[in-house]
Amino acid sequence: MDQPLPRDPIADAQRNWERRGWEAQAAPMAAVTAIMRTQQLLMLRIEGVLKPFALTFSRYELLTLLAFTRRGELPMSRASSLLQVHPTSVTNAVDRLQAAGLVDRTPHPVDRRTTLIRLTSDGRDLARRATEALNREVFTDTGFDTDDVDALIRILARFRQQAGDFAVD
Amino acid sequence: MDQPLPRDPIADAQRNWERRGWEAQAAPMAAVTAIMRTQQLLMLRIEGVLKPFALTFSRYELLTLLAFTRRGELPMSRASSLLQVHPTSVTNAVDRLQAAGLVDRTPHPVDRRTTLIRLTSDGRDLARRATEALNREVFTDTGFDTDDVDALIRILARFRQQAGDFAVD
DNA sequence: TCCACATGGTTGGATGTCCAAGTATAGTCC
DNA sequence: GGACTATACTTGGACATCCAACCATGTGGA
Repeated sequence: MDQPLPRDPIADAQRNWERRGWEAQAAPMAAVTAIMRTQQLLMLRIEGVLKPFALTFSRYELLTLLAFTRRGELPMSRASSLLQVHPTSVTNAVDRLQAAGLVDRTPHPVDRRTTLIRLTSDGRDLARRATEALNREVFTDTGFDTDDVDALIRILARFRQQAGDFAVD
Repeated sequence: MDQPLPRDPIADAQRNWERRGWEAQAAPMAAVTAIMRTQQLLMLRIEGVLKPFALTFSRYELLTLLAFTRRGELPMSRASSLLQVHPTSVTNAVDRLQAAGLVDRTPHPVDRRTTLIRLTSDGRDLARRATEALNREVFTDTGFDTDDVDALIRILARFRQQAGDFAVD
């Protein structure tokens, strides 16, 4: 699975699409497929760096989100909408982080429906160390040059906004 | 989970990164996070279109790969390397496609280790109809304009190649 | 005040992905 | 020819994601 192929399989697919008469859709299809594959490659790289910390990317994201809040706590529903994942994914992540002693569940002071996720000191410490590792081992050299990074941020922000991720900035 | 947020959470994260002293890593982090989120959005859109066909994207990819081969058949290992997924993922997909009558498993004529996946006529028909739906409902208007598509293809191809996905073209 | 509807979170189920390990078959080299 | 190594596929396990359904709590209007 990790031997390099002799040719770019996505470029091949694009040519196949064109040959079948989907000229107009071939390039968008290739771009979409490339995003899928790039995401997979980045995820593997990131999870490799996080493995020594016994964290997955989704748990890391939650931990870091908490670390960026003023009090180190957040309602589950708020975490769900900020991370843009299903509430059940948050439940799952919190279960595991809590088992590892990295977060607590606390009742909300006034709304009894709500559960607050609260960073423990171990959690805060691990978030800091994992972030240092990711910055050092992934984000310092992603493989995209400066212009690429700018282009990606711009293009993908517009796409996400148009897809309804967030309102006009 | 699907209400638009008032602001771009990735841009916020980028600002947080900068404020914590990771100026050089903030933009690459944002680009990587944006790729992750974009992949998720595209996947949801695609799976929505494939749902009426009782297909997932990974099964669709396998079906389409077979449809593009001369004889409509391929060793499992070859599918694994072309789709760039783990062999167990191919086993999983083939199990389900076979249960749905869309592919068969055939022994390889000379190498008895190898299993060939072979498209059935139902499988070929479904692949065609699913591709038409995706082209019509997703790839005709992805939300990326022509320049964006070109930029994505170029930037991501370079990244994938550098990551060892395929040899120099 | 009370009922209908909205919101917050969990449980159970289906899928996909990866890794580790195990079995079977091929190929290589002495 | 026989042992060693490589390749092909499967099984079992750990995770993450989504959806549907369910229970508890809040809110708002008649």
